[in-house]
Amino acid sequence: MEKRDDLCCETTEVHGELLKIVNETMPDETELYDLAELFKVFGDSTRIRILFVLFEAEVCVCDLAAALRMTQSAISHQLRILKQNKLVKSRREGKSVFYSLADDHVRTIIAQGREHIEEE
Amino acid sequence: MEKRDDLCCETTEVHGELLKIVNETMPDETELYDLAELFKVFGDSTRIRILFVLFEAEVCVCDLAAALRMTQSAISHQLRILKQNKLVKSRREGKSVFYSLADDHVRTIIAQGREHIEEE
DNA sequence: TTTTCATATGAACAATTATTCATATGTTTG
DNA sequence: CAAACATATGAATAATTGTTCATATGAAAA
Repeated sequence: MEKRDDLCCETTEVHGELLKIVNETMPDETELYDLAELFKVFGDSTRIRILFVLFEAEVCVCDLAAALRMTQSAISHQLRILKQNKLVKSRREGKSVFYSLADDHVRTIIAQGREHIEEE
Repeated sequence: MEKRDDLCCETTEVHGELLKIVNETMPDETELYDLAELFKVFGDSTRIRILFVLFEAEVCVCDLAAALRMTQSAISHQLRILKQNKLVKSRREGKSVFYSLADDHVRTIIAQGREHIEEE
């Protein structure tokens, strides 16, 4: 059984190629960071609930707050995060600001997430 | 312009139906929580990097640690989280434990995430 | 212009979390 | 059995984050 010096434990086949795989297929630092940031946005049940509302309708901030029974401030803070990450877009109409889904990746990602947790 | 008493601000059409929408299409508390928990798992670049390695090969803990240049402990802690959330499964072979992807939702979710951030 | 309504935002606090360190568990080898 | 190796885990720490409270901005109405 031959010795490897680049990796620590002794396995059966992958090893030498592992670093190559990692270097060739791993996205760069920036993309990894952005990916994690994106998923963090989905990782809060308040934001998820906001998204479920926006799946059905374009709504203004205070309607969201009322529907989800949370303060306007809390909703507004979360909408800012959703918007910064382009999950949501906004449109001003008089005093109100209406929010809606920015694109359909959001639906797909959440749908896949639901499939995953229901597959148990 | 008629007055509403269930919601705070005055808009154009959705309002009265909003609460109905919310009640009918919103997943229950438990599912919302589980969904958020699932996405939290994707919301860390160390775990994302682990997943990218597992996209390509089944690997043991210390190979992962070496490839990602992190301590065995840090990797092990993260693998536990990935496993608890069924993103990853493990198999013992002698002293080593090999980890691999649990199912394909993981690929889909990450692929959609990449599409989203690259669409900018 | 002053008031009122809708939204945004900074600061503070509590809660969560990723990593490190030390150590425990489990497996093989001598 | 003891020693060595691979992995897991509890405690501690530093960093991040969601909500609240107070207040600011922006738009319409009086």
